[in-house]
Amino acid sequence: MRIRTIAAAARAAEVNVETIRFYERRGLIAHPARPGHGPRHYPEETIARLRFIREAQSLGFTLAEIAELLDLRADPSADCADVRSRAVARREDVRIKIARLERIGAALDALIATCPSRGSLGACTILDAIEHPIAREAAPSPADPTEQRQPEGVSTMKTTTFAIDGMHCEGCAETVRGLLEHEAGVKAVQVGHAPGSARVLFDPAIIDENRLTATIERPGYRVTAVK
Amino acid sequence: MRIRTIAAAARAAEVNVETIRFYERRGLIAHPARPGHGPRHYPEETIARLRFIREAQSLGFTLAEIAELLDLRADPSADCADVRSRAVARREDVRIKIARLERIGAALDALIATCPSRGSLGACTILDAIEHPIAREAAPSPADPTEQRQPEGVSTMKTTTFAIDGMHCEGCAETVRGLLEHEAGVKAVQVGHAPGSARVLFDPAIIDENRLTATIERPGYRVTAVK
DNA sequence: ATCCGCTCCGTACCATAGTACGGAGTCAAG
DNA sequence: CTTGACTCCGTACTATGGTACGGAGCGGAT
Repeated sequence: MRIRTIAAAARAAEVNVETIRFYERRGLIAHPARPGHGPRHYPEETIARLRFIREAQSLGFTLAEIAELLDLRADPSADCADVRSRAVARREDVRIKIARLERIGAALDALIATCPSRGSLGACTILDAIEHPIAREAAPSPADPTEQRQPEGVSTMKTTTFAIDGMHCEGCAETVRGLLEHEAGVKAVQVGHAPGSARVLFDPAIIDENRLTATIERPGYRVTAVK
Repeated sequence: MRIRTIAAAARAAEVNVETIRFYERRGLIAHPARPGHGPRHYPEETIARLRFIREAQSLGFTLAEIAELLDLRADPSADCADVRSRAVARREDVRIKIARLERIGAALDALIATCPSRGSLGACTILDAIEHPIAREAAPSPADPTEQRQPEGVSTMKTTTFAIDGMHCEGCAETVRGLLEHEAGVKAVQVGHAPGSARVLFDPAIIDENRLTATIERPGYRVTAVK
């Protein structure tokens, strides 16, 4: 149990010296008393605390949450359920973040899939789609979703949402997305499992809902609603 | 095409007045010339630009990336591939973020699963696990992953990874996780689909790999490797 | 005796995406 | 002719998690 100066403590806990000072200011770790005019030394307990902070951070806890956990740890009247509820809240937060990213990823996939990958920007489907958003899942439209706003220039296109049964995982959704994207006349596809649904932007002059339904049902899924 | 003051423009684009000023400072939108001493007015094009920014933001693009997209849009020599590559990069970024969050979620699940949910903190498995991390997936261990570092106090525990076939969706993974968690002697479980795998921390004095394999295969999955 | 490396401390700065505030001006209605 | 609503502009502040800088002091080696 050798005496550690701040630099040695930082090496031991694999953090930056400035980070230790920062945590001291934030009250996450104690600021050890200074022996006379010499350098402060950091006990093993502080190193453990630093490691705890690092570990909790890797689980996505914020410093504020970590401060709470550290307080709980030192509180003899604290209950294990207090800790658990924080972990559960964190888990829920992670779930929400993943869901949001998955929606973003699906939207990007749809954009990328429709891109011709070459040529001038006049016909860039990606910029086009950002300029004229088709469906805003975030902002609930006051109008009936059946009657999508049809921006000029894409007025011949049609958007339809299919409710799909039996499509429970991301892999299934990918399969359906791939099938739909390869149909002629399909311009953009968004597929989500949980609940199973596919939103398709297509040219009704080339393909129709019946053909799309057949495409979705080919691998064994069932379209339960078309809207 | 009525003339819009900043407040009207903000309402039209569904952003804050201060946000418009902020974007002007960042150079994302033009700062319209001021007619004499009267208020500036914002053309329809700026409203469209604001909507474009909002839309791109909802896809996760940062303001810096959006500035690039806006520049590309105005550049007659720009190619569609330039736009596409940015969308693809964004997609990749989203994929990485999801993967990281999924790792965090799995780790939290494992912690929550082992928690007795009541009692004093002396035996809090969650705090315990944060204090004594079992396996650092972030920091690649130099040792063979078979031989996990065994922190003191958990030395009787064993960690085994099962490769599982047929488990392709999150729902399946949940099923397996639930089954494993309810086996006596199992302390922590991490399950992932794509590729199907389960990492189980268990007490070899209570349960063994054969029992665990049987548990996983009960609903119809196949364990293809045990390590 | 002086330089190096380390420490201590306060303060400022980074990115990100805004939000808030305060003072001054303008315009229309009451 | 005052009040209220709006505008303009600069500056400061929010949260998050640090990083960097500069001056001062201290101990050991050269």
